[in-house]
Amino acid sequence: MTGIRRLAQHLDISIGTVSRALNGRPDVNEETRRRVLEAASELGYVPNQSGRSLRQGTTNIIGFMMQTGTEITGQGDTFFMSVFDGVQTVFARHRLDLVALLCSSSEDPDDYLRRVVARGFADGLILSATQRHDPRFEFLAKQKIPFVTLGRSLTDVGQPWLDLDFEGMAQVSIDRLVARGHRRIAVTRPHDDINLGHLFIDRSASALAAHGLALDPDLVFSSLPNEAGGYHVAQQLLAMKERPTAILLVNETIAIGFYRGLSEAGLKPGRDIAIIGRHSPQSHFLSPSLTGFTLSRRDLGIALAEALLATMPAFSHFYPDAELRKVWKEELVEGESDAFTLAT
Amino acid sequence: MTGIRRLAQHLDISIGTVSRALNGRPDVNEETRRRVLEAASELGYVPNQSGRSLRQGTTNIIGFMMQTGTEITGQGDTFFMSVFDGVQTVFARHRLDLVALLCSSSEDPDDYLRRVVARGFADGLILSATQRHDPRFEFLAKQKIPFVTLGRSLTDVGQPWLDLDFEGMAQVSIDRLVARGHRRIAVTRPHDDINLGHLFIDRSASALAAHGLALDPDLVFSSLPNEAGGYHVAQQLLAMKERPTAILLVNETIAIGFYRGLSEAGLKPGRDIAIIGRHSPQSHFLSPSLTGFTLSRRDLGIALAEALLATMPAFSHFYPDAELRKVWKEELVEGESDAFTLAT
DNA sequence: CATAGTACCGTAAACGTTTACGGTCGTCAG
DNA sequence: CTGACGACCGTAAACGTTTACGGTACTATG
Repeated sequence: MTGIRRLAQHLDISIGTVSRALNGRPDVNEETRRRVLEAASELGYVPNQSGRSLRQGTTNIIGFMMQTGTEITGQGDTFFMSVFDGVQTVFARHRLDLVALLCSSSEDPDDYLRRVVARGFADGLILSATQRHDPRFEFLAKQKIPFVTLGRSLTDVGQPWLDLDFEGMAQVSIDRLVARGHRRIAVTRPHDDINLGHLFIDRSASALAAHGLALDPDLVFSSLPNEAGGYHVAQQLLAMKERPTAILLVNETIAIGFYRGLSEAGLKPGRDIAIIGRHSPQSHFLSPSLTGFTLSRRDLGIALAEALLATMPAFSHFYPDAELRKVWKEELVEGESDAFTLAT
Repeated sequence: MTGIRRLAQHLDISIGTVSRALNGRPDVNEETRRRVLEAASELGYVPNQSGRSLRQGTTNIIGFMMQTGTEITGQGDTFFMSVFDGVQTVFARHRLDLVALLCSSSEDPDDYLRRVVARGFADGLILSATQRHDPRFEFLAKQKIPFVTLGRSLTDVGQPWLDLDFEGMAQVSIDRLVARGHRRIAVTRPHDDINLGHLFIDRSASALAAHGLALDPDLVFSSLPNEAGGYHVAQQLLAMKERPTAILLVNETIAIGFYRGLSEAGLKPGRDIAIIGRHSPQSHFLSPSLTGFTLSRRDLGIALAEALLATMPAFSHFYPDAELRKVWKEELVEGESDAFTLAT
């Protein structure tokens, strides 16, 4: 005698009542419910998930799909860890189990997702590292499995998304640098597959255009989103005949490598070049201090989770006015790295 | 009509035969099997996992438990990503699904694990961030769920473990530095809860003792395992009246912060102080180049997976001679950072 | 008192598999 | 011809839940 049956026998009531008591149904005497709950915790009874899933057609699992190897995601891994943390706190409230589905870099994300979904693994999915054109969206829409993406895409099947406000950053940064007299402003961009990169470049160009300036293609640096990428950008920049006087480092972690590249050449951020970047936990230890944008990754995760739940029928009533699509503003923290100004 | 029943009806054979065919049982005609396989892929049939799990009492899921927030783990997150990658390739061979169970930093890992196990989530577990005394071990042993740990612990329930060879690193490094004339050698150490840290310090001390030297307690620096930690160590070290002439940076990522801390004070690795560290993908961009230990994280993951499978009855025959307990040697790559020598 | 209504509970079917068991058919040796 | 045996397949039970349905006992209302 196992499981719920054992518990029922122990209490000398039917398994139906036990189940109802545990699941918070209204049609069970409160005194009975109390006894059931007590006995359950005493005997250490926990409902078998396979049984529930089979009966209910639901797994109580939410998958957060990420990719190992971060060369393409545009953020360091710690970024996702923090976001994940936020997501988890929300799902824990609903007794949903969150797991990370890490797609190996050697595997096609599309195939991987197909496998996961076919097995009926999760009730809902969070997708990150979304591509500019992402075939996964249509697949998921066809399978009618709820999902939300971290990152906009040109593919749109009506799903919720949250994204970073690279456009706003471009606008604010360009305006700020131009006001300080800069004319030759460089930008870095994430991988070409990331839609956000295009939005960033486009906005940078139009912001410059508003000041009567053009974005010099030679000043657009593709960069791996890590320290090595930043170091490489610095080397490219230093090798130029006509160097830019300012640069936007849009990827989080590259500032560290960029700083190092500069300092090896004897250049100093804020004195010889103006830098605006994005803050990460590491960037606070940069010197001179970085002028950069910052956001609460954890809050982003919370919003992501709420957007997903809002689209799942079983939970939507908890989040009647969740924001389903939102660009996530970042706040500019002033430091010394963009102190370098030019006479106008 | 759904699932296997639909497939059976379509082929006009019984569901039992279909199941046997799909699961590779011997007692089914090869021609029949071929037809079943073909129809399955044609109709896109995939066995329902809940059904299988319920019947077989097994989930086909392996959980890799990590913790978000890396302040305690001693490695940057990218470390685990790479290890995970290796683990995944092994499990994929056996059609086991690997998921990452990320325990939020705000939650007690012990409770978290208990929840996961109680729900019958996984057939096996990989534990990382093992504590010096780790209550999870006994719990898992009692529940008879197979697991393997990344990191030794004083708690021992006979489970397999793999671990880094901090002791070997201490020995090699100390010998090397002493041979170059160093007498005041500093070491960093990971969090006190990590057993590996104690092994490292102990071996460092005994290696020094073998040369008639003592480990000065003032030269043992506790450090967060990240850039900030390294930066902080540098600051502490620079503030000392009597500075060490050499230092072992045992955590992977702290070298970057340490370098920066030095350079701000105008000191240069390999010229003003000898440094031996550990390599990470980022460390290759340090200048002067780091003398440090290196290992294949992916291979480590592979070994970890094989050790786990070797203890699972259903798979053990695939890995008859897997190494169940092993310290994972790292190789010393010579760079410029320990070029600084003293007259003896 | 009769009736309706309510609160609570038991029964049993259903979810989609796997697998032990037994049955059929053909083959082959005696 | 008979019996044993092997190859293959169908049947049905079992895994642990949830939940629709119906039943009982009690209360309230006329």
